[in-house]
Amino acid sequence: MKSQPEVRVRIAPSPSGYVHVGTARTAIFNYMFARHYGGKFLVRIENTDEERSDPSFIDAILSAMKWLGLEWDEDIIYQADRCDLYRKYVDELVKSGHGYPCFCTPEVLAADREKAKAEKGDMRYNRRCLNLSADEIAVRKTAGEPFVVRLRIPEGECRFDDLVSGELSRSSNDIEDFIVARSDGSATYNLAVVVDDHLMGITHVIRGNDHITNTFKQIHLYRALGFEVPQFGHVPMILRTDKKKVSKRLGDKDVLQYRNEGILPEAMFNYLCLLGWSPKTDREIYSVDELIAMFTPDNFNPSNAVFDEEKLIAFNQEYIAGKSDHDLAVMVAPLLVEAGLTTKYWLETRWDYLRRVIGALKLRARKIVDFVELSSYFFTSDFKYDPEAAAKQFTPENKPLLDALADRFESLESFTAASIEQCLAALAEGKGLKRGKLIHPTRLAVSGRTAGPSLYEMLEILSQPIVVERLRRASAQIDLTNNP
RNA sequence: GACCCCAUCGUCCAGUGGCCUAGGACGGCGCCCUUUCACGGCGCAAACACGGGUUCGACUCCCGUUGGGGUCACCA
Repeated sequence: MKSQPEVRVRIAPSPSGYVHVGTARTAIFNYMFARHYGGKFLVRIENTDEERSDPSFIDAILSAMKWLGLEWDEDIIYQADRCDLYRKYVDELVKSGHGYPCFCTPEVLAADREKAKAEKGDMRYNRRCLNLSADEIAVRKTAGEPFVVRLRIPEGECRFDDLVSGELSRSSNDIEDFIVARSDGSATYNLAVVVDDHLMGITHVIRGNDHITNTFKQIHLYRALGFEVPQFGHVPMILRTDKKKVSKRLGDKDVLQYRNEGILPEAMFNYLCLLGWSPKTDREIYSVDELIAMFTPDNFNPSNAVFDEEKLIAFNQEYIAGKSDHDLAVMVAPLLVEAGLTTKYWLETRWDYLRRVIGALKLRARKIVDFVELSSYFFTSDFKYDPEAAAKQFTPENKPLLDALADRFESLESFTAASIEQCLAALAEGKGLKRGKLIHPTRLAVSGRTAGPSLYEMLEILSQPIVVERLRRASAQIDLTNNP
C-alpha cells in the first residue's frame, strides 16, 4: 500500500474586516477536510497590508473560529513576520529569469489602462519592460529609479484539476505579467501565498471560487519557483438574498453578531456545511462528528448558494430543543441579568426556578436571546397588560371570576399543575362556564400576555403567592378602569 | 468589455440516460392536536431557463443562447 502524505490545509484570512459567513464556511470546510483525513488544519493571518490590517480584527477572527469549535493545529503563521522570507524568493525569481524588473510608474500604468479601456482593448500590462537590456536596467537602477518585479508568464495554457469543478484552464494570453514585488521591495499577495503554502506543506487549498483567477497566477509561480503544486478546490460563494456577494457595507452580519443574537454555534456549523456541500441524504441535522465522518470532496456542489437566515433559525430552533434545560439556563442567565430582570445572586440561589422557566419556554424560542423576552414576567411583576387583551378580558363580569380564583388558589394545599387545573375546572363547572372563560383572563393577569406556556404549568412555576397577588392586582385594575 | 465559473420548487440540497406523473428541508398555505402561543402530525401549492443536437429514450451527455456570479490594483 502506498503511504499517503499527510493532508494539510489552512484558512488564510486577512484581518482587514469582519468574518462573514463565507469566510466561516470556508474555514469549516477546511477543518472538516483535515479532520476527515486525519490531517492538520492550520491558520495563517495575511496581514501584510499595514494600511488595512487592524490587530483587533485578528482577535475577532480567532474568536469566531473558537466559537464555531474550529481548533487549529499548529502555531498561527503571521505573514507580516515573514517579509524577509518572501524577498529571498523574489530574488530567486529574478535570478532564474522568471521575474523581471519593471520601471513603469503607477501613473503610466493607469494611463495605459485608461487607453486600453477607451479603445476596448487589452487591459493587461503591455510588457513594456520585459525586454530591457541588462545595461539599461543597471543604469536605471543606479539612477535610483523605482521598480517593481513582475513574473513573466510563459506562453501556453494553464490547467488544473479542481476538487469541486473538475478541469479548469486559462490561456496565458489572459494572464498578465503580474507584480510579485512592489517598488519598496515587499512581496505581493500571490507571491506570499505561494511561498507560505509551500513552506507550510499545504497539500490542499480549499477556498472560495472568487480565487480561481488567482489560482492560475499562483500555479505559474509554483512552477517558476520549482515548488510542487498542491490540489485546489474552489468552493462556491455564499450570496446575499439579492444574489450579491456578502459585504459589510450592505449590512451583512459578522459571524459573531449571530452569536450575540443567540444563534448556537452548532446550528451555524451545521447550516453552513450544507451550503455548497451535501451529505446526499434526506437528513439535514447532523453532529459535527457525523459531518466529519461523511465529509469527502466528491460531495461538493459547484454552484453558488444564497444564505437563508430563516433556515439558519430553523436549525437553531432544532438545536435549542435538543439542549438540556440546564445548559440553556447557563446561556440565558447572563442575558437576564444584563436585561435588568434579575441579579446574578438571585439566579444562583434559585437555579432550579430558572431551569423550570427555560423548560417551559424551550419550544417557543427561536434564538437564545428570545428567552429574555419570553420569560420576563417570571422575574418581575412590573409588566404592562396587553391593551387589546385587557379591554377584552378585564371586564366587570370577569372581576368576580378572578376574585374567586384568587381565593380558591390561596386556600389550595398543594400548588401543582394538576391541583391548579382541578381547582380551575371545578370553579368553571360550578359557574357553568367553559374553562377558557377563566383561563384567558388568568393568563393575562399573571403574565400580561395572551400567549405562553401551558397555563397550569406556568402558574405552578410562578408559585402560589405570586399568582394570588397578581390575580388580585388584576381585579383591582378592573375597578380602576371602570370607576376612575 | 475580456476572461473564468455556475444553471432543478422563492431558498438550500437529492437526482448521475429509462426507477421522475422529479424527492427532502426552510419558508408559504390549509387541516388536526390544543386554554393561548409554540411543538408535533397530516396535506396542498411550488422547479428541471431556452434552443439545437446525441440516443430507442434525456433533468441527467454535447453545442449554442440567455441569465446569474466572480476576477481583471505596487489590496488580500
